[in-house]
Amino acid sequence: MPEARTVKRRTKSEDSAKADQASTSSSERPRLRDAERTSKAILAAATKEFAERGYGGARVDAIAERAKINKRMLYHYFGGKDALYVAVLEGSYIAIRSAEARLDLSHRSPADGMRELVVFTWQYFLDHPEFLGILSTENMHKARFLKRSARIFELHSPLVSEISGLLDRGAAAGDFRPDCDPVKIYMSIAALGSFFLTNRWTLSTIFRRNLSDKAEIDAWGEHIVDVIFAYLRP
Amino acid sequence: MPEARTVKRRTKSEDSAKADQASTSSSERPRLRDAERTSKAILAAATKEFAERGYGGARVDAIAERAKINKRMLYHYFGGKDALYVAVLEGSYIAIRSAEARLDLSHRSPADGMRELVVFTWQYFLDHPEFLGILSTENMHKARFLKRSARIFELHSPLVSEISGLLDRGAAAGDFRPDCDPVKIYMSIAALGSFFLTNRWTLSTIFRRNLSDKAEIDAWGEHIVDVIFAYLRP
Amino acid sequence: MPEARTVKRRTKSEDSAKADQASTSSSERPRLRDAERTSKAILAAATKEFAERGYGGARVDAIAERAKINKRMLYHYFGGKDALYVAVLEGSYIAIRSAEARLDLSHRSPADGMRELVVFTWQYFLDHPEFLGILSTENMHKARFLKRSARIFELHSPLVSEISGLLDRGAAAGDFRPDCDPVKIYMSIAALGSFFLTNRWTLSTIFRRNLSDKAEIDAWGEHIVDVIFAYLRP
Amino acid sequence: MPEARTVKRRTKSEDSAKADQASTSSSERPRLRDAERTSKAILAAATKEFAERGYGGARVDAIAERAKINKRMLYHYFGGKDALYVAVLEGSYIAIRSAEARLDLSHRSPADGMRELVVFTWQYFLDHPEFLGILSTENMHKARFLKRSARIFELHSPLVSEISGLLDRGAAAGDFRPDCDPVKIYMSIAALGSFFLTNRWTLSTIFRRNLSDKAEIDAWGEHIVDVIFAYLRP
DNA sequence: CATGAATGAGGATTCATTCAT
DNA sequence: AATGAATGAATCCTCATTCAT
Repeated sequence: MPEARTVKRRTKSEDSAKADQASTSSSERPRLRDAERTSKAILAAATKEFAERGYGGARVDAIAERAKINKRMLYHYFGGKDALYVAVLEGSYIAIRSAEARLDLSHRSPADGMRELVVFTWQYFLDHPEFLGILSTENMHKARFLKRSARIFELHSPLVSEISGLLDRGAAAGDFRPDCDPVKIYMSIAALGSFFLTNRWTLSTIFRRNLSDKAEIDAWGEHIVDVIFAYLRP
Repeated sequence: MPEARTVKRRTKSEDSAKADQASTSSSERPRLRDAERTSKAILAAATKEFAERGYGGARVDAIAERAKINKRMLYHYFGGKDALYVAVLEGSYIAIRSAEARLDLSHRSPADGMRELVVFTWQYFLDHPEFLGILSTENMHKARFLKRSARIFELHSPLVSEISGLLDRGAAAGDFRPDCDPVKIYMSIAALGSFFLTNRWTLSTIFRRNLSDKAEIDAWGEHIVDVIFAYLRP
Repeated sequence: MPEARTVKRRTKSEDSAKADQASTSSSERPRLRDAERTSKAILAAATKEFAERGYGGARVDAIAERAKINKRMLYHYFGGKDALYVAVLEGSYIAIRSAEARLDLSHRSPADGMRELVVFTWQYFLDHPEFLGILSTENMHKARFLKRSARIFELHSPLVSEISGLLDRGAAAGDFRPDCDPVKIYMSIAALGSFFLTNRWTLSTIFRRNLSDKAEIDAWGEHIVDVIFAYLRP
Repeated sequence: MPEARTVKRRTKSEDSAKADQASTSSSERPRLRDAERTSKAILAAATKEFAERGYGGARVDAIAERAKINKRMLYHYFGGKDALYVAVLEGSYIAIRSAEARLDLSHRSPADGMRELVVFTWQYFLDHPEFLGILSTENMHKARFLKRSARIFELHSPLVSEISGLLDRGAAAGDFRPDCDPVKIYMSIAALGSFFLTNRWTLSTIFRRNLSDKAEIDAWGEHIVDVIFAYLRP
């Protein structure tokens, strides 16, 4: 009952990447007393664990073991399983939106920009299976944890604006049909990509067709482009 | 879907059971064919519980309570959590495929048949949220349990044939583009429907738009039809 | 299922084996499947543990061990440490008030009745050190748990009435001073008895005088009577 | 009461220390004699924490936070939780005995002196709830820690002598009954005061009467005087 | 003197499953 | 057929204390 908990979050400095580099290059020392490194290791391990097993299935012990840290540290840095999960969730969204932001779609032709967005999204999903796993878990909980995050909406408005710009320019140029809803477009792209990857296990079984094969994956990537462009066709 | 269960344990004459009960039920309990009733109640309860909480999150106690049966019965009829989950999984697939089979798409025009399939699928997903929940859970486990089920492929080949027929007739009539993969078409339909419903919780949060509103849901249903028909357009 | 747990706990087989031996060899049958017995054993064990160590210091494991039951049962019957503590608390009050109720003070002379009450209280405190321990703990928590108990006041009004009757009859007979507050009288009796017993450990140390000696204890019992009667003297 | 600590670590001239600090504190930290200040802060914080939560319930982290010091300092100055607790315990006794020593009862009439002692004790208990809390905790542990303290008896003999003197003078003057045991008298005073204050939480609940009200508290103070003087009456 | 990271040994609670009736 | 008691192995979390800087 005497909850004098002092959940402190790390102030991550800009040199983090640099520090990581340094640590990995320095011949695998145990590197004790490195708050940032520990904190990151926990977050990375937790992301994997939560993505693979879901919130309920994830084990705090397993996260600690994956991160090669003492379990106690996890509580020290994040306060508990819940808070760690929220950190993972936010981190996952920030990561994809940050990568997206680097696309700079506005200096391309609408068609090229759209293709880039679709391809990027598909590739990101492929490269970051944890992201889809986290989303799946979070939705099973009806976004219970995500709702706690205040800044999540701000994180996404640039994306909508960007797509909106593409659609407007495409419509003006006669490349795209007019009056498309940018959110619907994004959701369609995400739906086609996400569904294939997250559901390929049951789909492979029921259709007796190994959807994890490179050929199948590549074909589906093209299929998404086809579907989206067919829909956008004026 | 529980009614479609084929593997029944203990299929002794139901009448005799009824007779047995007749004496005891004279007081207050309206127990008719307890064995089957109990078994069905367990399956229905388990389907909800597994869908809502995932395999790991589901609680045997909770299932027993939902089913209003003694927990021991669950072990009696199904053997354990694993086996019960497999029964739920199979039952879920059998249910949707059975409903689909009742569509009789082959006697309609290709366009009408396709529209019917899309609308049916969307409506089925809407009406049976447990189905999507079960799939989500099963995929998180990489279809580990589904693979155990021998007859699951046979269950799905009629669906593929049916769509194949539609596509062929549509292509022949010049309504659809030629050489469409029926599995890809089905997966696209399912992707657009499933993604919206299972992911609407996070999507509503990040886009600050309540996707559980009837208007949004209806609009998305039409969107799926639009997308699929745009893609099929020759 | 996903539980490919690697973190294993040390399986201490020796203690359990020893415990098993003890229970079976001591001619008392293990007495399985006896809900009431188990429940009572837990309550008795918990009363001792909470009294000796306080709420925070009490160990659920220790209670289970004292009661010779599986720890899980404790949760089955009482729900948790909190609820078990509340049960102990209520049980303690019910026990003393029930014993008091058997005194039947109203058919004695006021002086005899009062003496009987004082002696009984002192003796009860002596015989039931757990009661004082529980009270001490509960007061350290500012009666946080007791406040939850609805029926605790009703339990005590008979006591107040009884003392009130004694005081009135004594005042009428000229034995006692008039206008005594029955609650103050009871509190004085309890104070003198309780303080000696609960604080005798520090008192023995600071005054270098073993207050746990029978002679000291007996003398204090008489002292309480003296003090109370001196106060009641008209 | 920490200010009453006689055993001071590092008692160097305070002025010089202040001067020393003046130069260093020029930046931001107002550190005056950090060693002593820190040590006192820890002791004060620990006293509160132990009194409120008991030994087992007290948290080293909480003490560090209350004292606004680094947890490590606590180990530096006191060695550990046990030793800190003992320091708190001794400090508490020293504080009350020191205050008592300032009463100078021997130059008053026996009745006045006794009244003064009773009133002082009651007021001290009221003003220093931590003292009672510490005693309560220590007694729950059967004075395990207090026994370690060598000088605790010497601390109390003056008190006994003082009361003894009062009783003798009172008996000689015919104000008090003869042959009173000074320890019993002191224990009676303490019992009535301590019991009311420490047990008022449960008492308020069972008698449905708010004993923390000023009126009730004042009344009880008078009641103690009444009881003690009634008992002393020859 | 001071700091905050790190840790191992518990501590309460929960869970799927089996046993006795 | 049905029930509820019983259980051991986890599972999340906490704590006093030590270590490296």
